[in-house]
Amino acid sequence: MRIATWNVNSVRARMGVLLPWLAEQRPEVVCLQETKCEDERFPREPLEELGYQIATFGQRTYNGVAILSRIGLEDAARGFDGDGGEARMLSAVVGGEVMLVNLYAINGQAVGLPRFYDKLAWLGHLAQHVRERFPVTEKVVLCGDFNVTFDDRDVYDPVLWRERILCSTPEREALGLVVACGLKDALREFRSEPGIYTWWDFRTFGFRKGRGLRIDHFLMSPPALSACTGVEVDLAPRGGPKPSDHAPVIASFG
DNA sequence: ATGGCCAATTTTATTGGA
Repeated sequence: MRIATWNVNSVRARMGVLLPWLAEQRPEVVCLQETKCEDERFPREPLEELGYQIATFGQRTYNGVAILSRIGLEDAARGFDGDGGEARMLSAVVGGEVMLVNLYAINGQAVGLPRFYDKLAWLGHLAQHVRERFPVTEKVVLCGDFNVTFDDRDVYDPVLWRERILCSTPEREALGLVVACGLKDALREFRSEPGIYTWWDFRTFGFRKGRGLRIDHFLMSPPALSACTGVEVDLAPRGGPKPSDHAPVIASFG
């Protein structure tokens, strides 16, 4: 069983890339972020034709998350106390036992701006919600675009990015509050080397130059991690035509 | 050293992304 997470940067603009990728990879479960459309405008039909049940939590222009599942989709729940009402979190039970939380964290714009403090607060409220609703004695999987790097291994030029947005100490500490619920950065259970990235800037032709950041993550409870056999980034769609600026990340379970 | 692109809407500019 595999769960994929992918910030698609508009689901409607990305269907030409998303549909062939799903047909080829056939992940059982998919978490999408930045769908950027209201639920009524979500392109359900072509995804349902691939066998997916769908839960959406969208809004116009910005944000938006969706869960696709071919192995059952129950108890969908949107948002949490303190999230500011933005469409950035959708949870559900998939496969009858995995408590899945799909997240699109606030970007923050730049260290010190109002949105930066919104981001820190959002991550803090998320941690509180996870503590209240997702017992880590169960199989709990948080995934999505956290918009934070864990450490310098996740940054192509740590000196350039030192204390800048996505890499600052307060952001890493706020992400640490979520991890402290009893979760682990699953990719690092399997891979310790630097240079594994999930996002590359369009503006700097970052992908071509190998200049990326790892900001899309899987955080797992001990029972989920025990079943997990690997976490991989699929670079292929990032290098193809009409890419999102993020690559999909896939967690496999035995 | 700097800037570059992309998507949606407010659409031939602006905003936000990260």
